[in-house]
Amino acid sequence: MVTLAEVAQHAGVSASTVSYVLSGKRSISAGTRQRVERSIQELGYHPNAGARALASSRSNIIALMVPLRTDMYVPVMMEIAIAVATTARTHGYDVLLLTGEEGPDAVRRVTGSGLADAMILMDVELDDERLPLLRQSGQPSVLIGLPADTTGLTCVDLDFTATGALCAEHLAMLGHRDIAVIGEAPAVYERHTGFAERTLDGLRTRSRELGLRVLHRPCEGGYDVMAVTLARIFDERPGTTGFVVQNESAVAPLLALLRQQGRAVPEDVSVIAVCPDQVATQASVRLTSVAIPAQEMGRRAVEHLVAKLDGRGTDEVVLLAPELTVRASTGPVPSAG
Amino acid sequence: MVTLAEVAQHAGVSASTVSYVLSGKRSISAGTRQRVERSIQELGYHPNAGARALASSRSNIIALMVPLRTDMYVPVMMEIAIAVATTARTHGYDVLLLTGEEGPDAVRRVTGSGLADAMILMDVELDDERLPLLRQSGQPSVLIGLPADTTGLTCVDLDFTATGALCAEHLAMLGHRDIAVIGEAPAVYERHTGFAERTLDGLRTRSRELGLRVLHRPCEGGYDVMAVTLARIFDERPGTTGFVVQNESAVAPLLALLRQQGRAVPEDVSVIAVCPDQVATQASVRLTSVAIPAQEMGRRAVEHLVAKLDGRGTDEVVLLAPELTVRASTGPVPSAG
DNA sequence: AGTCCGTGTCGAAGCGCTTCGACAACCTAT
DNA sequence: ATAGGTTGTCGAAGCGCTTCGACACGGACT
Repeated sequence: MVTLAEVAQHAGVSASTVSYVLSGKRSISAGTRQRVERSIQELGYHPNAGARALASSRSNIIALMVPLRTDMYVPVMMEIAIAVATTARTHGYDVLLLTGEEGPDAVRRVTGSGLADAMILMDVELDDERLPLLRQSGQPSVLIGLPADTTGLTCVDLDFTATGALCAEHLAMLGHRDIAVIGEAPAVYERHTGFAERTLDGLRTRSRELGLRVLHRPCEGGYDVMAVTLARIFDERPGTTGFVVQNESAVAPLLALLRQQGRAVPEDVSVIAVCPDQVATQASVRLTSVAIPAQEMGRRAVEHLVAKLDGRGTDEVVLLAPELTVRASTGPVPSAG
Repeated sequence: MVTLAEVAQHAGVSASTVSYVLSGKRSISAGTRQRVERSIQELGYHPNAGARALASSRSNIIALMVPLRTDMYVPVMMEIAIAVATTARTHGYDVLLLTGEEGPDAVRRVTGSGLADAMILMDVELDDERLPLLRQSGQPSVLIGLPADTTGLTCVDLDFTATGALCAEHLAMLGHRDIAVIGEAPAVYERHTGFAERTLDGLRTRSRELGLRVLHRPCEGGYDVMAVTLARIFDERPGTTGFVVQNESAVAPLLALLRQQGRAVPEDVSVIAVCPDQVATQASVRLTSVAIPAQEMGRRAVEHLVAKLDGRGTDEVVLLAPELTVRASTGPVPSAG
């Protein structure tokens, strides 16, 4: 393993000079810089991460805490994680993958050990037990998601309240009056995951203003469960003509079942999905949807975090404006008779 | 930040004693151990990761290189990644998330900097450009996937050749003669990803022995593409009665299209999927499938790696035996006429 | 009583880097 | 010519930990 000292000797300079060439924290003459860089090349030098972390108290690592549960939202999570990793690299950071399993302890461990310089938390619940620790630790952090109390925190998320409202508006505009929301699995609501509840809030509030009747049904993914759910919905509200789906694994079953029941989309029934664009365009009907900008969220989270680490950033809640893309799954409500 | 020295002072022992209490590398009297542990508790001490890495030349970090592309296989990748992370934690390791973006350079960087003690590589191509580097670096590593040349490497993977064979056997046994394989996206084959080609090999070889005719069609996910692909298949081989699908995002479209065309599953046409169990059980027909044991793969990979790091492990290729679960999507070939 | 050994503890060195203060060399303005 | 300011480089200290050799002590053996 090549060390700084060896590079220095090879280049005929002192160790500190090599260090300054690497960090750029002091000016170095062009000649010296080139000699040092040549030596680094020739010897194949890579700075030792541990030594660097010890001396500088900076690990250049960002911890990313992903949910343990794979019961939901998998492609979105993956996309966010990858966006976080690639964006972090462009800023010189690596990403440490923590699962929710350790829970709040992970926050303590990472904070205490200096393993990471900062944290990104995903799958934040409204009253998340990791937050008090995070606040008191003073560790720079960004949440992807929005808890109930955001004081002292930086959050990046899609504006799900506005998303819900947008869906309501689109359906109302098309003349729908009775709509059903196919939500995430019940467990997601039970643990008060912010995005699910906020979508519903936004949708309900706006629906009230617009005179829509809303029926909300949490729903596990899968065909069989969907069949039961759908039957109950039409049982309870036979006049339902609009659907909002916020559950990737419910999209295909819903469309298949509607078709099977002879309800044409969008002629008889309209469907809006809240999902990544890829899901919306690959379904059997090209879905009108509000996109979940997973990559953007990951990217923004890292950029805020890096800004904080550089002493620039501020605490802030960034809500990305939802965009509804009209495709082939929504249309005017069928005229009665 | 609490340091070892402070703990030592608080407990009235020397720093090295505290270190030995922590590592267990020398025997410590019960009394001293307890006093030290109490001090650690009271002061909330966490060893500094950088200092530890520097002094011991061990970072207790495993690097996991995931594919950058999200064009394929997402839930499986995520499941593996999470299994890797949780298993690693039980052995005292953390996981560093690297994307394929940096390519071979990432291997150099991690190896050279001592950032990680070992690597796990996913999405390995038959002739992967990272492998020569990995071999010469001497870095302990495990591949999830199987390259063409495995000398000097440890690999964990599902036995996809046997998987292909198993599918052929099941369909042959049911009397099918003309079968079609719906594969991964063309790009997956173009970059010679091992698992896709090996499944096909196994399936073709066994089919030849059993007298099956095989038509292979790579296929992007999505409904529209699937429609075209399916039409071509029945055009070319109207007598096709068996399908093998190895592409999660093709499952739902395939089933929907078959139903739409009035081909009943399993009465008219049989379908086997190679996918995680969850996908198989959530489809509109409960699918006969060969499971991809994502969690098991992640777990095994970590365990082999830890064994190597402890000086136990050996280079070895671990192929997990495929298991075909018969569900409701395969049946005897319809009698002609 | 003296020797030997195992056990538990300590002190010190050093892992490879960053960073601070010092300083030599040079340039510019008086 | 001299004071003052830059610019580029160096030496040394120290980050918090692990680990090695040393050593004190008490028990078991001659």
